[in-house]
Amino acid sequence: MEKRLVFWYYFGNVNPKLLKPYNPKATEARVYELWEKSGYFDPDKLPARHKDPFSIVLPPPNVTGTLHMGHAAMLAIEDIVIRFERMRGKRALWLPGTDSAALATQAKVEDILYKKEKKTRHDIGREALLGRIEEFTKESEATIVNQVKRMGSSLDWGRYSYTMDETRNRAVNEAFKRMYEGGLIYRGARIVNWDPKLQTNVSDIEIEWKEETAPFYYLTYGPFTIGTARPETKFGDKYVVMHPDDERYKKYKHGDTLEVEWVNGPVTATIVKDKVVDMAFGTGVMTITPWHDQTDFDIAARHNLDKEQIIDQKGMLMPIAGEFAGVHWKKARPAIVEKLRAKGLVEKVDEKYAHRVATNSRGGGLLEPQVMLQWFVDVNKEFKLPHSELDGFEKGDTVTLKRLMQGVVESGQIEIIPDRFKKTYFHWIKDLRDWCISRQIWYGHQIPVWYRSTGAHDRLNGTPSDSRGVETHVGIERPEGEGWEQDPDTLDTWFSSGLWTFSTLGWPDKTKDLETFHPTDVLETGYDILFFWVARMVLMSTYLLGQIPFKKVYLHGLVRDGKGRKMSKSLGNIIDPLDMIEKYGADATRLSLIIGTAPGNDLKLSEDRVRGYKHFANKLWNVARFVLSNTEHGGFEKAKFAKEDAARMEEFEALKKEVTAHLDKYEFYLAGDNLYHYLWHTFADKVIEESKEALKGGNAAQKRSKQKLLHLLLEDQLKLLHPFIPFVTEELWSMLPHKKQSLLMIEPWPI
RNA sequence: GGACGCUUAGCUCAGUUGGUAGAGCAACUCGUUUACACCGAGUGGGUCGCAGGUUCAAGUCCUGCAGCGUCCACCA
Repeated sequence: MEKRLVFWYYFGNVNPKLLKPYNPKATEARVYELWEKSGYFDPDKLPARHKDPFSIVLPPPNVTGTLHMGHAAMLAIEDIVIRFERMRGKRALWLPGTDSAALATQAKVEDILYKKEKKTRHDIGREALLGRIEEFTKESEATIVNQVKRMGSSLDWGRYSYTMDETRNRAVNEAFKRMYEGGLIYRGARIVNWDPKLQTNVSDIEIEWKEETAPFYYLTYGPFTIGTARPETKFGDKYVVMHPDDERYKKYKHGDTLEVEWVNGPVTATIVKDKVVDMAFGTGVMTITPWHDQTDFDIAARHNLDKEQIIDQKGMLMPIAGEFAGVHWKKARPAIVEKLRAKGLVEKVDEKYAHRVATNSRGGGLLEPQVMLQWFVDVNKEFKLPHSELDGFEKGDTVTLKRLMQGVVESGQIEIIPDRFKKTYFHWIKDLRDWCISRQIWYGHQIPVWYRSTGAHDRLNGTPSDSRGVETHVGIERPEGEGWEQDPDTLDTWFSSGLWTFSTLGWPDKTKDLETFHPTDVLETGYDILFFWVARMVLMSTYLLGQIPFKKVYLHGLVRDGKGRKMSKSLGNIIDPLDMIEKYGADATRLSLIIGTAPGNDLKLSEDRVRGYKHFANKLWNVARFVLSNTEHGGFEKAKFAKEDAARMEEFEALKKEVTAHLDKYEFYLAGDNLYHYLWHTFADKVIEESKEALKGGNAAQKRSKQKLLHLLLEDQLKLLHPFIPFVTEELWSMLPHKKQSLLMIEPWPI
C-alpha cells in the first residue's frame, strides 16, 4: 500500500495501468478486438498509403485439431512478416483457412461412432457418416479459429476458406477436369499401398517405414533356393528370376520351364532373366509375387507375366492358398511354414533378419501392396504448356510436370530458405513416380467421374479391373441418361491442398483477388511437408495457371521438447501454446519460438524459455513507464541534441538498418535478438541510466535533449518490436501522448 | 546404400564477408538510495566433437574420421 502511494507521487499523470507489471491477460483479447474492428487485417481497408500488394496464404490447420507449438511457430513467423510489410506500406493480405484432413477427420469420427454406439461407417452408410463429420467439423472449427487468434495473428477473417467449402470444391473439380482433359490424370491398374485397417490406399510418401526383425526363410524351389520373409505370399509363385550375367545359372535360359514341387503340389516354373536381381543377395535367385510387391510387379510388367492376387483387401488368403483360404495371412504363416517343413522344402531359417515394413503414417496399420484400379497424376507425360508466366518456359513448350517443378526452382523464380532444401527437393523430384490421388474413404472431394456399363465387364475385388466395357464421363454433374454412377472414391487431401494459393483467391473465376495477390509472396511451413504440399502446389499452379504459387518458401523446423524429443501425447511432454499464452502471454510465446531458431533447424522449447521472454515484455513495460513519466509534459520536441545524445541516435539508426536488413532476408531470429539486446542492454542499462542525472534538473537544455532522445527511441522501438510482440507494443502505443488517434499496427516502419 | 543436418559454458542455442570466444536459463556473491526483484552489479564455468591442411590469422574455409539425428532408396 505504501509502495503504491510512492508510485503515485512520482508518476503523476501516467496511465495507472503502467504502475503494475505488464498483464497480458488483461490486454490481449481487448487489443485483438481493437485490431479486428479497425478492419486493417483486410488489405482493401488499409489507408491509401498502402499500395503494393503483399500476400501470404496460411497453411491451413486441421479443422478438427487444436493449436500446437508447430502452429504457434508458423503463426508467429508469418505474422511478423505480414506486420512488417503492412507497416512498410504494403497492402498486406494474410489469408486464413482450415483443412479437412480427410483421412484423419474421418478416422476420428469413426472412432467416436464406434466408442459411443458400437457402429462402423458401413452400419450407418455414406450419407449419415458425412452428416456426422460435417457436424463434428462445424463444432471444431470455432476452437481452432479462436486459438489462432490468440497468437495475435493479423489474418483477414473475411476471406476465410475451408478446403471442403463450395468455392474450394468447385476449384477441385475444375482442376481435375482440366488435368484429365490435358491427359495428365489417368486411371490405371497399378500397385498401390493398401491399408487393410483403414480400407483405403495411400500415396508413396505417406508410407512410414519401420524397422522390424523377422524370420527369413530359405525355401527349396526345384533346383534353386529362394529366400523370403513372407512365405504366405508364395502360393502363386511360378516365375523364378535371376540375373542374366549370373554364371551359376548359365544353363537356364530365359523362358525355360521346369516342374517343381511347391506348397500345394507341383507347379510349372518359368525362368525369367532380369537385371534387377542382385547377384550378391542370398542365392541370387528369387520367385516373384507381382500382385503384392512393387519390384515384382515391375518385373512382371517388363516380361508380360501373369499376376495373381494372393491376399484380399481384408488381409485374408484367397482360394489360391487352398486349405489356407479365408485365413488371415498373419495367422496362416506359421501353419504354412509347418507344411513346407513337413514337405522338406525349408532349408534354413534366419531368425534375426532385419528389414523394413511399410506402415501408414496416417494412423493406419501395416500396408499390403495390392494391384488396384486407381487414379493417378502422370508426372512424366509430355504436354504443351497451356500458359506461362514462368521463367524459362514459353507457352506451347513441350514439358512434363516434373520438369516444371524442377525448372521454377532451378531458375530461382522460387527461392527456398534455407537453401539446402533445394537439394532435397530436386532429389525427390528426380525419381518421382506418378501420384496416386484416389482414396477409398468417404470424406473428401468425390472424384468427378461417372461410369456406365455398356455390357459385360470384369470386376476385380469389387472395382472394375479396367475400363473395357465401361463408359466414362468426367464432369461435376451427372450426365444425361440412365445408369450413371459416380466414382465412389475421394481425392487425396493434398490434391485440394495443392490448389490452396489460388483456390483461396477465388479460382477458377478470374477474381480481382486472384489478379492482385497471386503469385503469393511467401509460403511459410514446416520442412516435413516439403514434398506433400510445397511440391504439389508448384505442380498445380504451374500447370493450371502458368504461374508460380509463391516467390519464396520459408521452411521452419519442428518444435521439440526441452530434450529434443518429438512432442507427443504418449510421452506426456507436450507444451501447449495456450497454456503458455495463459501463463506468460502471447508475446512471450511468440518470441520464444523466434529468437534462437534458424530456419529449417528444429527448436527445443522449454517453459523456461517462454518465461524468459515474459520478463522481456515486462522490461519494455517498465522502460515505457520511466520514459513516459519523464516526458509526459512535452516541451522537448524542438530541443537540440547534446553531442552524446546525437551519438546515441546514430547508434540507433544503425540498429534500425540492421533489423530491417535481417527482416528482408527472413532472418527473424537475428532481428529479434538485436532488438532484444538493444532494449535491455543499451537502452535500459545505458541510455536510461545515463539520463537520470540530467533529468533530475540542473541544465534545462541537457534535460530536454535527454527527454527528446528517450521519447524518440521508445517510440521507434515500439514500432520495430511490433511485428514480434504486437500486443504489449500496441498497448504501450495507446498510452503515448499522441496528437493523432491511430493504431501502431499501421504506423509507418521507421526506415 | 545415398543425401542432408547437428556436435561451441551445466542446459538451450547465437556467432551474418575468417580478425582477441557470446546470450538466455541455471549456479554463486552482493545489493531493495525513487523505471523495473518479471530487477541491478558482479563471479565461476568452454583446448568451439577428433585428426590433418590452407592462411599473418580458423568456431568460421578445405580433407578425412567419429557420434547423434533426419530424409530418400524396388535388395526378394
